[in-house]
Amino acid sequence: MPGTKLSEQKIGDIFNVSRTVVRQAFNQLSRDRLVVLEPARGAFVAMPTVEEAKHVFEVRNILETAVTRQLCAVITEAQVKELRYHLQVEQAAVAKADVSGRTRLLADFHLILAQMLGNQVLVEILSELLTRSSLIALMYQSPHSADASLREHVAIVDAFEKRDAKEALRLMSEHLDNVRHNLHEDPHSLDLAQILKA
Amino acid sequence: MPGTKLSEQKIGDIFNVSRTVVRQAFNQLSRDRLVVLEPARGAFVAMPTVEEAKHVFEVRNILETAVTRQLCAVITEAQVKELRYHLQVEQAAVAKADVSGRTRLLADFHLILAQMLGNQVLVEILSELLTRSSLIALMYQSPHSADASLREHVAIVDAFEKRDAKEALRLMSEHLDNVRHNLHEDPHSLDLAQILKA
DNA sequence: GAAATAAAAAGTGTATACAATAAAATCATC
DNA sequence: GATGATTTTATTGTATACACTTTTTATTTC
Repeated sequence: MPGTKLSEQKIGDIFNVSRTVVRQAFNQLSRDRLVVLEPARGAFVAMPTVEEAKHVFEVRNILETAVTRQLCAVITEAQVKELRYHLQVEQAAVAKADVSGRTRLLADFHLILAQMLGNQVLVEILSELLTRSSLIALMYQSPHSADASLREHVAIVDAFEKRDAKEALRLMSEHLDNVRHNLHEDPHSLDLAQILKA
Repeated sequence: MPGTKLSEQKIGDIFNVSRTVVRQAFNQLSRDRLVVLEPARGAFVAMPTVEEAKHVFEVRNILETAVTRQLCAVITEAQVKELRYHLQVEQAAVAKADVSGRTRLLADFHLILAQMLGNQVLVEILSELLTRSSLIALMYQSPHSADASLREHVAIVDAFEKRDAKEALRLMSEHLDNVRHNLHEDPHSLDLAQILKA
């Protein structure tokens, strides 16, 4: 659960590694903002605030509208097919109520769009933001908005297929707004393993 | 110099710390893409390719045009003054031919703009891109473009003062294009200490 | 019984030790 | 003299040890 203290020794015992390795992992996770390190006090599961969540989604909006605009101009038939296929996989996960798989696939949709532009720096940054979004989503979001997200993804791909940049932009921006606005005030309880697995 | 092997022991001896601490530093620097870690081989100063440089500047263009657009709508008189003051400091560093100070201040200009929007996530991401840009600049860029950069910064602030979003956007995009296009094919020799100090 | 203080326990931060791997040097072979 | 195999050296990866800090528990005092 967010705020939980992560003891180096305990985590190390679980995975049968020394504190050295656990500390390295904490270091990396803290850079991804999933873990917060407090000097001489230890590592804690991050607790993104509503403010921070808002900022993450604002930056995503900036990056992803740009992705949408650029991709709409160059997307190929094959790429549209690839997106259609991904939507099917998403659909299956949503239907099966597979929570962590669903979360991952919904995020992957956005990552795939970025990957299609071939800018690795962009992909890495967006990837980090999506991971943070997943933590935020599991912490704050109503579990019932997955259907809506999927429908919105479908609509976005429709716009891509029609090469309708204006419409795609509108839909993407709306989609991100919807996700952001569905955040609850009260954080849900969850464990970090769920997110890392996803 | 880029590509240089960084020995844990040697670096540790210089700063009188153990390999443990040096390894932590390498870990963090590798996340910032300033150092590349090769498993069982060691740490090397990063050598950003021209391709990577292009991608970094593309993402900066996306983020910074958004910053420019948003800031133009909300910038206050006091903030314009703050920018004017910063330009003076830039001017002084350029005049003094203070290379590392100049590089830092030219980057700070872009960071200050982002900070004025109050989105910490955006600031952190841009900050990382600016650090990478500094490494890229020192590696590839002609040292003579600093004057031009400064003049372009001044023009951008002028546009901000007039609340001319369209002009500010055009100038910012042009500015980033100029910086990117002034990259040389042949990387200059340099040492990492210079960048970290800056 | 509550608050403050002191002692004990637990946990983090860094250095060091040892094992495993890669690089360098030596030697043999053609 | 160059090439390939083998030994030696150096370096990384991980575990452990110890110092220091924080937290907890126990004790004292009001």
